[in-house]
Amino acid sequence: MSGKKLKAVEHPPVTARRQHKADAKAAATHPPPRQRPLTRIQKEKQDIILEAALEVFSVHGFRGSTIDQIAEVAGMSKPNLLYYFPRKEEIHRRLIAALLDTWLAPLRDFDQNGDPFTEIRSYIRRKLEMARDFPRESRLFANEMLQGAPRISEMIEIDLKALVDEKAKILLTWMEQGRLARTDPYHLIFSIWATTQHYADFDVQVRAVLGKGRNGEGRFEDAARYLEQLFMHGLSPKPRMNGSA
Amino acid sequence: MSGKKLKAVEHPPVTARRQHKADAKAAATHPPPRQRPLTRIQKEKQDIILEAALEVFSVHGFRGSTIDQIAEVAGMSKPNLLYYFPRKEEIHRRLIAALLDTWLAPLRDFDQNGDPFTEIRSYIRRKLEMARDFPRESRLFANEMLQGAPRISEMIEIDLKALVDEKAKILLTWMEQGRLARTDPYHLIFSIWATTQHYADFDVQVRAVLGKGRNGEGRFEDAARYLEQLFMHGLSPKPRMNGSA
DNA sequence: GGAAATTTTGACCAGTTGGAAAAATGTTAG
DNA sequence: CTAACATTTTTCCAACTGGTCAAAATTTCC
Repeated sequence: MSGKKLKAVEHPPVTARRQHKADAKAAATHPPPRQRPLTRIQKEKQDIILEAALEVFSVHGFRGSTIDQIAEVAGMSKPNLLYYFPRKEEIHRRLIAALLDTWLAPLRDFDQNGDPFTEIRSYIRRKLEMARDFPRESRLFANEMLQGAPRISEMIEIDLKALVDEKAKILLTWMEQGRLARTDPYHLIFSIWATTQHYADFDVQVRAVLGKGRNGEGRFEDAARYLEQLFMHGLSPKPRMNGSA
Repeated sequence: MSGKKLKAVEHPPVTARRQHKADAKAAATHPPPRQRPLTRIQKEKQDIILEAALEVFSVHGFRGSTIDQIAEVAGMSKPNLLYYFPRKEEIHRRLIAALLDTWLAPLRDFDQNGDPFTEIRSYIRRKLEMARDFPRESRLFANEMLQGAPRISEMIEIDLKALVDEKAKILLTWMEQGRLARTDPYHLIFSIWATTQHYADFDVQVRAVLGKGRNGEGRFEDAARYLEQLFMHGLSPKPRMNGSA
């Protein structure tokens, strides 16, 4: 039953093709993107706006957020905000760009020459700290992923993939050397991402389930302890003899 | 620097207080929610709408989705859709309600009398299957969480918490019996949720990173194998003597 | 201090969005 | 067949949204 065809959702769904009459002139009434090296005041205001935008975008996603909301959180009028960032997308783009850089830093630091378990442990720890200290960034990222990463598909298909490939190779080497349990390095990385970011992205759920008791900093301490145990034991190379060919 | 106060985002952010002139009459022109036992045709149409709404809401979240989008996906006009669900929120509420029920079923089945490892393994497997077979539901849920679960806070603070408390107790018992590694049962459950749902919520990322190679069904097979290894080894009760007090 | 440049504001616009009303078109039981 | 009911379409609206623009307020630099 229900023979009606259900069309799939597309991405630039309703808005976006409304190009208005902007950009043709670009920088007539908007001096910020000028040749000048960007005043200190401009930098400050932009930071305030980006802060506010992070607050809003991370909760409602791109489409669900409005310039008015961001302007209100930033404590300025909408036209004023638009003076610094002529379009909504630009704000989002800036946030995402800055995010990706910081977000992957811990993985970049993953060191070939280190001890496998030390490296993995400190990676988990750093990711968990990021979830604790930058939950909004984590949610912004999650929001983007949930939506199919329309604005950063290139970034993840190329840069991210390359980085993960590189690190997966390191893990593989360690496994071959018997210093790490033989397993799928990609899924290993996924599981670290998932478990750590969970504490930022599903924060409400975690809080609700843990109740009012263990919820302050302790929450993250416990998580760190648990994850460490899980991964250290789960990945230790068993001296069993059933792996090699 | 930047002494401007940054207001926090509230939830019924901009819209929502626009109550129009609805609800006062309720069911003057909208017969569906009548006393009649709901025709088969009505049921069908509602299902089509809910299907379409799931498609849209799961990607763009509540605020980011529009009735027009849903109507288009459902293959009907907006007023026609509104004939079946007088308001947007109602559609969402219905989806969420149905979701929560199915979503927690695997955890409910967690059996006190089973073998710890069998239970955990099959729980992981079922959750992973759900991520594979119902990714939209997973994303709908994730979207709701990211937004701070404004529409289901009660549900998770009461029902979900109670359920998890109950299962955590079971895990604790097993740990005390030495049948499972002594660890934090709550974070154990979180980590299973996180790792399995990751494959639905961050699907684009997973696909991008894995590349075109291992991506069909194999993706989930590999994930299952990896997670099984991780959790089975990570949670096995080491015969080491360093845990007790 | 004052002209030039920068920043902010207020009024305004066109397109979108959630929803209302009512007319028009089926459907169905008698 | 037709009255009563169910469904769909057309038209319309007010609030919201992203964005413009010119004038006003402020800051900067000589």
